[in-house]
Amino acid sequence: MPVNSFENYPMTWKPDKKQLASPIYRSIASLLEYDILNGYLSPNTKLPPQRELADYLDINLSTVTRAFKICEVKGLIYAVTGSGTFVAPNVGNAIFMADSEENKSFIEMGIIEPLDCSNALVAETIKRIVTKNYLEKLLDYRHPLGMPYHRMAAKKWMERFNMDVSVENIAITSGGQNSLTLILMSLFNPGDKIAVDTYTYPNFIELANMLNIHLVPVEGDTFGMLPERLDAICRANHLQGIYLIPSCNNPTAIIMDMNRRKDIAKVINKHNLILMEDDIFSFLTPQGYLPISHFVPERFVYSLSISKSLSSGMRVGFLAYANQFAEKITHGIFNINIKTSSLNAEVITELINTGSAEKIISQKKEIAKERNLIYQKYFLKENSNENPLSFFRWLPLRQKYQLKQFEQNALEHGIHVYHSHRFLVKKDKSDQFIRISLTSAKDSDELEKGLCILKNFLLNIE
Amino acid sequence: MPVNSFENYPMTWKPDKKQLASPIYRSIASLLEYDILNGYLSPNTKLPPQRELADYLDINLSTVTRAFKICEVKGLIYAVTGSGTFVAPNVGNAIFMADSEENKSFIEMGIIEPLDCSNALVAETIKRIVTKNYLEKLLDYRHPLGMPYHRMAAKKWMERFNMDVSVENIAITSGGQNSLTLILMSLFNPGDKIAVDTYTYPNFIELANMLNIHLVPVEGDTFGMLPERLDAICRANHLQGIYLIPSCNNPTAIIMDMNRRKDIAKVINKHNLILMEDDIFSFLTPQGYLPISHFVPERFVYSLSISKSLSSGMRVGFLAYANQFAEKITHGIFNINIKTSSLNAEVITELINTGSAEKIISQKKEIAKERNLIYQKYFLKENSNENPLSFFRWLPLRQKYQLKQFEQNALEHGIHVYHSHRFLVKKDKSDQFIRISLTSAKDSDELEKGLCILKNFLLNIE
DNA sequence: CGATTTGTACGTTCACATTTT
DNA sequence: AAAAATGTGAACGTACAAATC
Repeated sequence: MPVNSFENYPMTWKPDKKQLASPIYRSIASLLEYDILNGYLSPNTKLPPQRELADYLDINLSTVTRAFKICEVKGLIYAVTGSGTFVAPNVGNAIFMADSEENKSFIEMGIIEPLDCSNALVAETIKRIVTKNYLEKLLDYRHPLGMPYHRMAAKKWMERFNMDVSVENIAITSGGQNSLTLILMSLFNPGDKIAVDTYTYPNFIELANMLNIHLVPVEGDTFGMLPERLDAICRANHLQGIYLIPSCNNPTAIIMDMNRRKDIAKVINKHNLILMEDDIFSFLTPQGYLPISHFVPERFVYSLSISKSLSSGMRVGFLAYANQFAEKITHGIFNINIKTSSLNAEVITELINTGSAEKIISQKKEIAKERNLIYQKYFLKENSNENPLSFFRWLPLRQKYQLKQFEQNALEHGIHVYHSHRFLVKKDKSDQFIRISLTSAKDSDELEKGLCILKNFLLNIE
Repeated sequence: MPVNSFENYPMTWKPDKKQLASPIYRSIASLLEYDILNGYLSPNTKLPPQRELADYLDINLSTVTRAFKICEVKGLIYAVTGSGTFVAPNVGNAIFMADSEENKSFIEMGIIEPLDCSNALVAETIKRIVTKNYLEKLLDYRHPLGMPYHRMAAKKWMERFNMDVSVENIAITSGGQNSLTLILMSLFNPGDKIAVDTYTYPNFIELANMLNIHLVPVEGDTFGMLPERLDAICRANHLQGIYLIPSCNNPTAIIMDMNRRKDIAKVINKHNLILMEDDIFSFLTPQGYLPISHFVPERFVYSLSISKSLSSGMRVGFLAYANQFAEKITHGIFNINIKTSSLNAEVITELINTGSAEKIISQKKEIAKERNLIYQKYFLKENSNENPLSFFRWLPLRQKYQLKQFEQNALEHGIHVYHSHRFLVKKDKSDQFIRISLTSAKDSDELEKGLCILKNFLLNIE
């Protein structure tokens, strides 16, 4: 029996009943979308409970649920059982480089640049390659997974980081981000669920959103993700996969130690998850760590990006995977890219085979060390498991702020930093931090200046 | 009231009732998946009607529908209203190059290779570039959409094909296939529907499948897709987009004439569709054609691949789009690729700016002309709207065959060709054809030999 | 800590569109 | 051309789980 006395109920959003046409749930969804996109509903507004709306519109509860689901998938709203449904805070937290910021008016400590000091060496290598007589062989579109010679180099480079895998299980991709796209598209379906650290790489979050793959945050301690929590969530949720950056989690900078790696691997095996191990920062990790993939040989996908370590501009990445995924990934490569240019793969191969690669990473580690020392002049490192050579640091805030407001405020003081909300799957009232990039300032002096501004800025507002 | 007398009903698939646990629909889906993947159900087997299965299992009809939906999304089965549900024929019709086929034992007339005669010119260009003093500038990861200079070259190249668009509405991608991925991921959501020609590019079909985007085939005549049919389907279906290759539809080789382009554009505007215009073969089209995008300036995405026209190995593509899509596409590029290597874009830019590009396409057109003449010695061209310089031809079969069987049979005779079923969204009893690639045989002699084998082969089996 | 609020998941009913007979 | 077979999509009712008070 409908109760038609809701005219006085304080509903934050009242769709126009007259505008409801069949299918009702779609009507509701588009009215809601319209009102959000046109600013009639501001971010974080709490929408009426689904039951109230259903009563008010004189329709069934699940019809409202469905309508809300559409908007949630589009990222317009988010819902929390028990508390309600809310208009999403301004969408798009992915971190990306503006198209033209040649002359920045601020010190960059947001984006993590790769210390492109190596470009001179890369340029030399390119010059050397074009003199080779097989140059034309690099220009056709055979070998979608990469030329055997390039895959051998990839194998060699992986071994350097204790990842042992056969050439048949390696593919060349167009960079780390491209590897992630490839993995998500090839091995997962819309609606699948993947476990991630509470704070994780925002571009992975956004990529998953685009593909309608749901991320489930799992709490961690100072060693990284907690195996018991992962296990509990798996028992309740039917997850398909897990994404980890164990060599230096972005943004927390935690290195996962061997014990934790083994414990996580056990849970992965127990629940048949697909492990996506992003080892982009392995070149900053001390010797002696084995990848988690090592312990789940039947169900791993291992991405070794070279954008941070060797060359960001070449857009080449290495991907290794368990046998069972070979066919799907081959297919995926073909559908997404056809292939990665062999010319680019050749450049990286040459770097690896001539030893230039080693030179580049030791240079970068040197600079990273220096910049971390500078950081410690201003702020304490709170967790001893953080990677000492990390390209970024993770600083707890003592108060709560709004993401945009905080970042904007910092920018007005001349520094660009990222607030921890960007790294959350669901924006909630978790502890707040900022991620401070150490590698994007032009030099040590600029970094020092930036950190100084930051320190004062925090003192003033706290 | 359940009728429990189905023990004798000839059901092709009987799931074990005892194995059904809650959620029922998931149980059914996984049992079905298991039986298909393990070969207990062979391709094209007709499954019991959903109603029968529901009765047999003593559950509701829609529970079965939902279970089947899961398997359909995964590509394991397909359903046709009125006729039933069937186990999908062996999945994966996308056309792709085996990883190592250096020494083929057959004549290649399946894959469409790009006539890589241009590679010498490209190699020269690369050698020239590495001597430039701005080489290092090409190695960083600024300019996700492409450096301004490269986007200018893209604009110039688009103008060459009568596509007029501002530099702000152009991005550099990692090739045509990558552009398609980008468009589908950035502008569409899982579950969206896109109109395509009855016979269309198989890699687009498979890409859409991966992203769970539904393709709706629209009939055409000798001029290409029929505007009335498109209009009718839009009125019944709520489509979000349309994908067309008007300069030389793959596989039918039809050029859409100006009248048809305008009529299709009207329908696109009427129903607010997003037009995806794939102009990969524009370099083979006579002067005087305007892209369909020209007539839908608010809702087009225009992909100009250079893989077939200039260089397949560089993996560079150009993408233009209406204002409203700029933000989403920028985001998409960042999520999928971060960017395309500027080195590669520079090579293509140099080709365009020095006039080498013109030289390459006139060379290719010359060869295409010659090979089409050879083709006409063996087979008639049936439709006068087919592109006379097409890299492939479309030959009607007089009888019906099974895709795999036909192709395998041809292969045993020493020729590789593709059967029309690969180009269908839903495999049905449409008219059958084969697509014959003219550009992949090593030279004219080999092509002639291949066509000769084909002619005899068809005579023998028909 | 237990009751209440609120969102989620699943199975059901029914009207309808398309294909086949 | 009408009837039967068959899949699809919308809306509904109920049980449950998580968050809050």
